[in-house]
Amino acid sequence: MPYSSEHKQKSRERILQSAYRLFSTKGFDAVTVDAVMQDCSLTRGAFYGHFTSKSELYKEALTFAASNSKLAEIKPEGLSPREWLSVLLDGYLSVEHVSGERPCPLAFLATDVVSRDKETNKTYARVYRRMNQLILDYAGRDSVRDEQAILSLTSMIIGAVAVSRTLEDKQLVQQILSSCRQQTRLLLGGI
Amino acid sequence: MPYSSEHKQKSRERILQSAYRLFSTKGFDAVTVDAVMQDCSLTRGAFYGHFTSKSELYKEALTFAASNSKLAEIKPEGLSPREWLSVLLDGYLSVEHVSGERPCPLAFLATDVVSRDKETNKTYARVYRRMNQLILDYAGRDSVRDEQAILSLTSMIIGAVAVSRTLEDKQLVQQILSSCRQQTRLLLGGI
DNA sequence: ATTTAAATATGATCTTTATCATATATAGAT
DNA sequence: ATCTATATATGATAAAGATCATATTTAAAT
Repeated sequence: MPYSSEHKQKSRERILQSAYRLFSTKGFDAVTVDAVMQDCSLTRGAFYGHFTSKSELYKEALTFAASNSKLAEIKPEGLSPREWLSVLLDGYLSVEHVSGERPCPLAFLATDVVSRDKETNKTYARVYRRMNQLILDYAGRDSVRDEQAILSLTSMIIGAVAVSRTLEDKQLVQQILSSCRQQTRLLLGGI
Repeated sequence: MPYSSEHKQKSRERILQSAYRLFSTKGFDAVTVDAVMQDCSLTRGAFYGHFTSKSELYKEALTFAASNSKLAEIKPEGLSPREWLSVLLDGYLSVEHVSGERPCPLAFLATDVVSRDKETNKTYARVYRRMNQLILDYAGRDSVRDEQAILSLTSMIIGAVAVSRTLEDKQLVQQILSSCRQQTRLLLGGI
């Protein structure tokens, strides 16, 4: 067997990483297979050894991003779930997140996802539900009532990030994020 | 002069109408010039008599949608600004809006807009600011504090509509919208 | 009725890009 | 060292779609 056994796996991850970064910045169509492969220093030929099509790549990149997002990555350390949730929300509602290279896929692919295939849609929905569940868990409640309240919270933070991403005015972005940080506290206070 | 004087103007509006409907449903790239023209029973040749390019069409459609949106269209009648705002928000956060053919461009083009040209970006930002201002006016306040609070409100409703659009699960969509309707009330209560 | 400029339609062209077919490089196993 | 399956690269194909060049239709003005 040629190449070390992890080689292909590593390539695959590099492709996914590049793909997500590019997709989330430019959207599906504006990103070519060539561009993705060049971004991770491979060539288009190799691509089809990893994925059967660009569409499949998109789905995989979405899933990949979800499991490697900031939200999923950082782990609580000596913090109560509530405190941890606080940290999490502030991170989500930060300039770094908004203008970073690995933004939340929920915020960045929303429009794009509508038009794509059922599979992609389902993936998106799965990621969305997971996010709500995660926050609900941290908030430490699970009544139907609280579950409902969380939905408006996630709408807010996803909306904030999505809109902020489009705006050039950095000051305005700061204001949006700051406003949402405050609001999330008020909202969680009622839960 | 051939054709009635309003003819071209009417064609132009038909094109914009079709364009917006299609763009907001499928995104920029998934919509071809041909498709837009067929949608309004014209042919691609005629297109370039109205717009210089597909990109220009996109910008114009965005502006067009903003000035013809539900939000801008309906006028208060015997209602106080506050009551009116209530009606407005409920309309925005309704299934009809989410699954309708003329959804808010802020929610539906967010991802798409990032990658497009500066002009489009500016148009989007203008529409966004106008929306915030409008709500602030109806809310009847204009302190910096309130202005900030509104930003989280609009984030929430835009996010809710954008996400809802992607979800197949109608019940979940209902819950999201309902949750946000409640939250907007709480939020406005504090203003 | 004719004329005519504006509006629309039709048939290329030309570029972009996904995907495929084929060739080459890689490094474990012998 | 050589062999070989796997991974990657290169060049080709083909389809889609934006834009253009040219033809045709329209209805106001004479």
